[in-house]
Amino acid sequence: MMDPMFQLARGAQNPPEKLVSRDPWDKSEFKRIIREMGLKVTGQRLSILDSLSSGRVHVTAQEVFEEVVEKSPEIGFATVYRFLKKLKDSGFVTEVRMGGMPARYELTPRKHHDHLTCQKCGKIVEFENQTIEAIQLQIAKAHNFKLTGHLLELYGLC
Amino acid sequence: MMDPMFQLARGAQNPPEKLVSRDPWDKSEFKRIIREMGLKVTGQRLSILDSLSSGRVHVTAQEVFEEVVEKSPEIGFATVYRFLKKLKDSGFVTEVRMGGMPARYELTPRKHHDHLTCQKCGKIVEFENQTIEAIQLQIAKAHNFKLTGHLLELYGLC
DNA sequence: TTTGTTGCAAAACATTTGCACCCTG
DNA sequence: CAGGGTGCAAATGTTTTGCAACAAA
Repeated sequence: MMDPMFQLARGAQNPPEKLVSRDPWDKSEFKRIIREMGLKVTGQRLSILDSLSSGRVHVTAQEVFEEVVEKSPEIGFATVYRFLKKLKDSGFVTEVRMGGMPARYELTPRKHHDHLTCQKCGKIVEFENQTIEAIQLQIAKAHNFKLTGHLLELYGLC
Repeated sequence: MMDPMFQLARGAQNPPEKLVSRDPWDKSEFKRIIREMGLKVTGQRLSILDSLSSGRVHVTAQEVFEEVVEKSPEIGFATVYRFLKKLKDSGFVTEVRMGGMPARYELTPRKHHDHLTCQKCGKIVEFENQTIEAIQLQIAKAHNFKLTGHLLELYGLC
């Protein structure tokens, strides 16, 4: 049985500094992006990036896997999970979690935004609100925290 | 392989209407609370409520189980999970998720609040901000959603 | 007595990891 | 050719479920 406090600390450990990329999702830049992350360029990774940059915005690892597996049947989801995690650590991809569902990933948008989700149909609307962002900074400051990130999900019925 | 959209819809299905209780966490009210939920009163459920209303504020199902098992060794975690879910559905308990960690539960506070969490030490600070709440309503309205809930977690370093 | 509840064990899921082989740099 | 990357299968960790025994109303 694992010490829950340890779990908490481990899971919440800070992410490595984010790499900033100018236009990461132009197909021709895939290789550059992978190299920027200090990784080797492989067909699987290119396929994953390809899948991420086309189609649905918020996808699960399974969905990415299923899409990629059609073109290149020789791929396991371990690879998808592994690369997705690296993309997340590098800041190219953002992980969104809702309830206890599988994590969903989206290409990190240039413009930060949060999500409004319909509980019935699953529709996701992105929004952005500078006032909320500003207040968050104030709140963190008031409690002597250095704000590193946040998660704001609104749930409703459309 | 389950259809991800179905998963989404299923996991996000709307919670039953919340029951409002005046002072749910006074020990003498446990039985009333369970009956209010339309359930039978059992020793296990009383123990779980007992555990929830004392000690740490944000606990995992495992932690509740471990605490309860000491006093009444004859309990399985299935029971804890099952009852916790009913408490959540009835609104007596609120589920908080952080990253991919096990869900944490807290007695639904009379006063709504959100969380500011330290990524290093796991410290959780509760805060409340009416302005943010108000803006959320506006945002939902602007997108023609009926707001049913939200999740706001700030991450930082204390 | 009827229906809900329980413990147990097994299943279900999402995610991670060990390892032998393979490929990129 | 060295060190990372890969697929596969097995392990992990959390939560759910089937079921027969059991207890509350």
